[in-house]
Amino acid sequence: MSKLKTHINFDLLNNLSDNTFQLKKGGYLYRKADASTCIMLIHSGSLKTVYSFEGTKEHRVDDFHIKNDIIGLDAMMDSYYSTDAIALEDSIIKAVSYEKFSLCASRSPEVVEMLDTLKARFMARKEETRRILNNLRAESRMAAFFISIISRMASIGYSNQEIQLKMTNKDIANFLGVKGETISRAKKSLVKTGAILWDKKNFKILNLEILNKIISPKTSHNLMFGF
Amino acid sequence: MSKLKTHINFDLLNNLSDNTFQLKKGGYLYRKADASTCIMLIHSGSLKTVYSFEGTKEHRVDDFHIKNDIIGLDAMMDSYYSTDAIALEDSIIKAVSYEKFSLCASRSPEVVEMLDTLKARFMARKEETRRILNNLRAESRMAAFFISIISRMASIGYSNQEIQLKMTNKDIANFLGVKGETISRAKKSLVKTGAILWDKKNFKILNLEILNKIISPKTSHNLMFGF
DNA sequence: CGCGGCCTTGAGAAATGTCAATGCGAGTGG
DNA sequence: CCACTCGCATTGACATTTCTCAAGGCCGCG
Repeated sequence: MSKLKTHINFDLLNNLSDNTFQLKKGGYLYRKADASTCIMLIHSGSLKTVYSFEGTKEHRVDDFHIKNDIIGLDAMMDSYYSTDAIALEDSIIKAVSYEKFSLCASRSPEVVEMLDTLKARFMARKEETRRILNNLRAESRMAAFFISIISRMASIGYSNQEIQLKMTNKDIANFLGVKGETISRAKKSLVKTGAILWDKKNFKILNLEILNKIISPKTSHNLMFGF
Repeated sequence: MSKLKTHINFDLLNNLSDNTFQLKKGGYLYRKADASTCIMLIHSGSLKTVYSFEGTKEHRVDDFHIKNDIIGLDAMMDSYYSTDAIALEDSIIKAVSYEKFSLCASRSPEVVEMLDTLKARFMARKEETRRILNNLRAESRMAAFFISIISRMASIGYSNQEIQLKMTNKDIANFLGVKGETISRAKKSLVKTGAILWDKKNFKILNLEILNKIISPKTSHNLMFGF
């Protein structure tokens, strides 16, 4: 229950890694109800996790995952995945089996500590997405979503550059709990205010102030984490 | 990373407990940014956790907590609470300091395992609330919320009985991300279908089928956990 | 080159928010 | 114990937002 370490030793994780997956765009890293046997690190590329309901084609985008994200921790609770994980582009995934992990854990406190840090980060991320969803208006959700994604991109070296959104418009809509047409319109509106640049897949934040105002008009509260 | 134990040894927790708080309705168990020094178990009563934004009176109900819930684990990430915890009725809370916890942990694997189970349950709960929020329509959110709360009440012995909702209408509205008036109207509509009984604070589910249909009209998917 | 899926745009329907008036009830002080 | 008060709950009318359905354009892929 120690203070959150924001830094994770990726070199250590990579050294532990005993397996590498190469995924094509649209490929599945794992499927719902698969048994979870390892922790996975996104070495390059990006994925979405999706949970689906029985008996229909209805599904929900649970989250998007980018380089340096750990993926598959949703199995922490019961050792089976609760989502499908699908590559948004060609991606490379490194895996550390739980076996290896516990083997090393017994002689390296650093490994134990890292696992705790990973769990904590996983939870913090869940918390963040929950707060994004809690915004009432579609534009607010979108603004919160963009701040979140840009801030995560920044943490892997894309410091407020123009980035490429690999997911479809529809994926974003689904994630935010609105319809595709609403995203289209909110996008148009946000671009017009000058808050963002968003043409096709290309995206950039131009004016953070405006975005924050849209999220919470009456305050100056700032959702940016380590931008 | 073992299979989720659904059972928690409450006797053990109670024995470890080295402190008891008596809270009056409306009283604070802890406040945002307080340092977290213990794990707390709700012995009786119920609470809400609320997070607030800087500089305004805006706030969001993060979750409701009932008897046998562990509270305060949101400090897991950085050892400070991220919410205010406020009693919805007179409540009794048992606390186990982290000190005591780690003292016992070193000679009892059961204690370590329990802590993991608690964390896992905490996350599962976060996940559940996220999915409740992900329903688009207000009635669907409300239905999902009720199924969730009744199922949690069932797990502490109130098997589909009429229960008392201790939180205000407004709290529910805030939690679900809609306005109070919308709750009033959705309530009226749900009562009229015969799905629920809800008069003043008194609540009961009359027809689970209808509720599930409202959540997901086209499927028979069932959100009930251990009802 | 043509197909299919995604994106955009428009118009009208449905859901939710806003504002205002009123009712109700728990808690307070006399 | 009663009257008062304040905050919560309900209801109606209207504004705003989002959904739905439909049409057309764009783009990547076979």
